[in-house]
Amino acid sequence: MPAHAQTSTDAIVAAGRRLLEERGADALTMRDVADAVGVRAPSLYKRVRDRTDLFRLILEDVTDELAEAMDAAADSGDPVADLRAMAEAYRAFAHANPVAWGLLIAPQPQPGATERSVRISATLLLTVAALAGERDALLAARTLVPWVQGFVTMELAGTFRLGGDVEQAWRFGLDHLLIAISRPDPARRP
Amino acid sequence: MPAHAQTSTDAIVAAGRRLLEERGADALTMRDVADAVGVRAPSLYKRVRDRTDLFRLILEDVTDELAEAMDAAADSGDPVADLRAMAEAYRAFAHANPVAWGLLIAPQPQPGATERSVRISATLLLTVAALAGERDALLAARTLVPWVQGFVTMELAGTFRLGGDVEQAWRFGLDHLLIAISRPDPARRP
DNA sequence: ACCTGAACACCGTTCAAGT
DNA sequence: ACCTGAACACCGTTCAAGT
Repeated sequence: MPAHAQTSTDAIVAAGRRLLEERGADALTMRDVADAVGVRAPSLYKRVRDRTDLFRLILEDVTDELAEAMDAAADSGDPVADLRAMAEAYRAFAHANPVAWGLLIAPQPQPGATERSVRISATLLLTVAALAGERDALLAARTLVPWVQGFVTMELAGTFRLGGDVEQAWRFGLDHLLIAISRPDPARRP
Repeated sequence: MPAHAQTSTDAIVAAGRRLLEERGADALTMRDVADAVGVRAPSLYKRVRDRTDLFRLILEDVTDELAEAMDAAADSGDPVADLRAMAEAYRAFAHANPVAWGLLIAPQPQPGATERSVRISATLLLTVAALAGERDALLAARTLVPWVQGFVTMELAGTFRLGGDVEQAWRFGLDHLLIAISRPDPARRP
């Protein structure tokens, strides 16, 4: 007589993500995840291959949600406003999910880009192209995006230790970068 | 009769750092470190409080070396050349010590800034001030530094997946950022 | 079909006993 | 003083046995 399913992959991923954010990556044990979904640890292996696979599934979920948030933010049609909105959405997501986001940008794992994350990369590149020109789009994206990622990493890590207004620094940096990657307006040339 | 010391804190830290870089953070076990220095695992606890403490000591060592490399690089007296040299030294160090550097910029640990790292922060801020002006120095530093960190993070993590020349992107970004944070030259004003 | 207790190999860490 | 084997609690994971 078949035993009925007590849990699901979705429930395991959701519980894992919650535990990850609450207690950190090291504290995410298979036994705790199993407890959270109401089974014993060995049962998890019917749904996920191993702990690494669970991390992969969690990071896919996080990646997808981040991409969706950025996609929803960029809706004005104006390149500068859209890039600002995407940067703000990225930063807000990182603040709301610091542990998961930290894993997302860590060197080791490649959570296998989701469709949504591939799409948002394409959208971002197109938006940058509208500002910097087709030819310099990739170079300009690699000027803007690392700054956003680095800034958020540093503020979440508490690396900004010399005082000052972090919000002001965010605006200052974003303003200067958007100007720096803008193609000079042909109408203003002599 | 007292047993003679078979190892030292320095040897333990050096072995730990080597293992860390060779096999990654998760593979850095107390038993392997003990093996590498020729004692049994329990003996390590005479020199380091616990594994977390060992990581702290390793990261202090790494921090100090990075600060020294950046300090040695900035010797021209010209702000732009010095900032370029510091950025290059930082990037080269990260490429040479990717795992340790990854831990250095990770959210969790604060390896307790060494004297050298505090000094290099001050030097950096002064150099930026010479370029951006006293008033905007902190804002300008928080525009330049996160980009450098973010760029290196992304290239080491393999996040630049859309092709293109990464070296060109590094030069493009650095050039544009240095211009962006430069105070307009008063001599060029009408 | 899925769930479970028992077990295994591994890890960080402690400690009494050695020299 | 420092080193060690033995031991403990914990972890990821496997598997035979249950329903």
